Amino acid sequence: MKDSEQLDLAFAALANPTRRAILARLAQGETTVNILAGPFDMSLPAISMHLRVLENAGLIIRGRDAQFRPCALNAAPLKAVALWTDQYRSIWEARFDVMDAIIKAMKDKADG
Amino acid sequence: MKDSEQLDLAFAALANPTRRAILARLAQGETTVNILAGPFDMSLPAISMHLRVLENAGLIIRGRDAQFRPCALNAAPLKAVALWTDQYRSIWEARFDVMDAIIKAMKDKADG
DNA sequence: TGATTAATTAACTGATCAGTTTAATATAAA
DNA sequence: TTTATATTAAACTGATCAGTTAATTAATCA
Repeated sequence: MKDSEQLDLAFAALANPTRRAILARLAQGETTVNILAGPFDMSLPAISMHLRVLENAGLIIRGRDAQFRPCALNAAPLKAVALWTDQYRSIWEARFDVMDAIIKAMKDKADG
Repeated sequence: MKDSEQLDLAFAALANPTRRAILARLAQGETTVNILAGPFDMSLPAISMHLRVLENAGLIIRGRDAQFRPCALNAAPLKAVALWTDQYRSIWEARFDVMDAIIKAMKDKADG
């Protein structure tokens, strides 16, 4: 798969608060589907499908332990996201008064 | 809007290669819709809608200059994305042989 | 074996996405 | 005042999303 498609999948997977919460839980350690589902007011199949999205994005890895399917975080795609985002770091670190001036100038043109 | 919803919008906006390419172009400087549309094999309304998604996510700011609607990058949401992602930095920076061992162990259990 | 537990699959629904074409709006230029 | 340019809006389509309930699979336990 192309890098770009990997980013598509990672960003899409991260665009959901339930899935981000699942990753936050997995950052503390590997666990099972039922335990992951616990905090959410949502059916188990719904969680199962979120896990599939995360797995397809490479953000989790699933194993098997008897009737359990332990999930573990795989942070590699997050590194790719961070590298992509870092392209823009110098821009968001630019002095804010400068940014504000640009934004204000555009708005003035638009409104006036 | 809640921080979490801002992240939802930012991640969703970034989950599309056309929109990421638009941001890359805007990193070089503000420009108009037609010029942004140039490289893409896609109708102008399609680009216009992508720009709306980016605007709703706060990733671009739009002004007005006669019949032109200049677009400028606003990197603030990217900073939020970077901060969110950084929570996981220590995990993806963990030694890879350790990660590999964990992954291998899970797969062995699954297969064997 | 039969019952229980863990998790997924299947089938369905309503909402949103990404694109199209056609029509409309706003400004500039002839 | 007509015409051209830049852009958006509207209406539509097919695909994907996020959830549901009911059924199924896989393993454990009594």
